[in-house]
Amino acid sequence: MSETKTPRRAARRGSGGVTINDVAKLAGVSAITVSRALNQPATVSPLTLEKVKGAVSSTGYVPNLLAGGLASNRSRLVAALVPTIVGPVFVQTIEALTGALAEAGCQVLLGQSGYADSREDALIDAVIGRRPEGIVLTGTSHSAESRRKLAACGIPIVETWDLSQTPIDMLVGFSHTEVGVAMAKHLIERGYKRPAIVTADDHRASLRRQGYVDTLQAQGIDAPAVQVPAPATFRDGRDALARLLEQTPKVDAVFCSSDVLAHGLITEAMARGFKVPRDIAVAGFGDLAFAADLHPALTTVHVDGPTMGRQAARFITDRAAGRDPGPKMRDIGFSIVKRDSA
Amino acid sequence: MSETKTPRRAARRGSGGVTINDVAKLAGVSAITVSRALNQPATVSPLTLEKVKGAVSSTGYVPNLLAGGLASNRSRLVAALVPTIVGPVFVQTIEALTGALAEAGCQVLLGQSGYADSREDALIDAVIGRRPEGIVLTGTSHSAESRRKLAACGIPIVETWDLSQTPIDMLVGFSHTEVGVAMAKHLIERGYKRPAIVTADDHRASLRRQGYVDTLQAQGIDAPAVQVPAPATFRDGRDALARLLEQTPKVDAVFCSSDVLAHGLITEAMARGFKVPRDIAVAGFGDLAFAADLHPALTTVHVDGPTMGRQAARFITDRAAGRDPGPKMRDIGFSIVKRDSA
DNA sequence: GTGAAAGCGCTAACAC
DNA sequence: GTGTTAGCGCTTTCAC
Repeated sequence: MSETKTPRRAARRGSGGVTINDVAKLAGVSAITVSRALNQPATVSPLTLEKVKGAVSSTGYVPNLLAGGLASNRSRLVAALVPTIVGPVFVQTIEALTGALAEAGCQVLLGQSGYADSREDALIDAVIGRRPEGIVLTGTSHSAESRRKLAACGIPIVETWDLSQTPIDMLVGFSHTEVGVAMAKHLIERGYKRPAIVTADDHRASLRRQGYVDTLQAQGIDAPAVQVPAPATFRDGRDALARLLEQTPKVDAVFCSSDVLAHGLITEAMARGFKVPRDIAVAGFGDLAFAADLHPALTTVHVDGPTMGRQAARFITDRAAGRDPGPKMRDIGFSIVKRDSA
Repeated sequence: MSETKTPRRAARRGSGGVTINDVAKLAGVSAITVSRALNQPATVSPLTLEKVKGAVSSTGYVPNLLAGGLASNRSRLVAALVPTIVGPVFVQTIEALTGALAEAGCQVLLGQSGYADSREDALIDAVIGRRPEGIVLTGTSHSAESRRKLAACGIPIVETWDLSQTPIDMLVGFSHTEVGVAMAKHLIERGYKRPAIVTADDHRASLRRQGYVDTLQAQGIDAPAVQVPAPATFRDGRDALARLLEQTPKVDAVFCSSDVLAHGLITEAMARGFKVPRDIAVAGFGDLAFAADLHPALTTVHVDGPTMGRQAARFITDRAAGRDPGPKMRDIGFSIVKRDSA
């Protein structure tokens, strides 16, 4: 009523929250000084620093990282794409990655790609849109479209959990084929005559199966193989043994593509009155927390997930800092953990 | 050399990537038209739409969500804070949340707070800085500082997995105390005389223990209780039974604060030659995927994680759209799944 | 050590 | 249906 021609756009936009200008005004300094006090405290005088800190805490100011990221071209975000967070396999890698990046002031944006390529494609756009400072991928098998986009976007990429002749950018992993080979040799050494294999139908599990089957083939053994849909569950393990025994009753050892699967298999074996490993030996993959404590303790393949996470973080922080990261590819290997079940 | 006083700041900033202006130029339209073609395709003419699409795909343009979020005050990001991604307990909630929000065009930023309040505090600032459109918390127990910040930041907050007399904002969960009460009643009904309890030392597990112990107390039963550090592992379950039997050899039933714990307990019991449930009954909590397939099948408490995730998403999208979300609190209850182990 | 000006890439508001 | 203008909140650049 009493207002006279207030500019119509006075209250047009803005989040309504506290901004760096509010803090600056209260502290009696300029916005840029507040920015410096927060990001490079060493470059402002102690007195100024104190005034700014006071203003920050009394206003409850929390810097807008969207604005900061836009202006500085540093989003402080690293994206990690995993097939699924349900499985306990990748979580150690993610945890280590998250921890290492937190020290560098970065947060991890976790994306679930599912085991289907199509979903990964959609995710990748959403992820690139956030302008992360790095993208960590699980596996080296991606659609051509994904590879093209990732290579073109200029963001440091780290593939993990596998090796590749043609990495997109950087890589830390190990050879799944060699895992299969090593387990086949182990079981032969132990004297098993009719080893089989149960795998989830994902790419890396298939590589392990191939190494396993080929190695046995070379010894004249034709290993029966059963597949279950990824992600493989405990139930799948129980069912898989049932199917396996139907088609090949005399199996004396089974290499499973995950510890969970192996656990299901053991449970089914025991439910049928078998003794493990006397009647049937079982080996897993992953060396999850429970593997050592199963009864019998599970023979499995140990993979150092945290090291992959830390190396991925290193690759990215080195690149961001302009440091020479050294070799862009790292094979961290694996080890067979010989316990009671095989 | 031949340059004459080129403005020194010519190549000053910028990501060097494709921007909306590059696309606009190529398509022969203005930037805002490109923006509309991408965000509200219905508002531009079919011809324009096609030109823009062509320019987008030929340049490989991916919109910068940092810039878009800053300008529109819509980050298209929702933060979810869980104690840990290691445990399989919350993942279904997160998956459902992620799925429901993806439909609304939002991504989920997952934060691991750990079971310690201090870590949650630090995370909260980092999260608020991204200006998410909602924050989903696990549990209702937060430090005073966290509560203050969350309440003050103006972002819709959803607490999950518990009830509260004093929610910060919105809430979807169930009563852990009632879970303890219900399980105590169930075991009494089944005729168990010396029920015990093994819990992780986190807040919600303690509530369940309290309901359980109090209910038994009222029946004149003094239930032995063993605690293990959170997050409880399979190994903890095995050890817990050992400790329990040391202090109270005659226990005939154990309620565990998680299925994983229960599984460890059963394994230890079997390793000691006990029959479950004949010699000792075991009940879990969570109804994880493997619970039904254990041998014996695990009696446990079923909680609808996905529904909590979907409800949390609804709360947030309703609020964002300015819709009336109805009641701000929702108790989704739980159910005891009676199987073989108890 | 501090500040003024400019602009990151996008979209809200308004005009045509 | 499309364009112009003016910011969103921050940091870079340059000047003092």
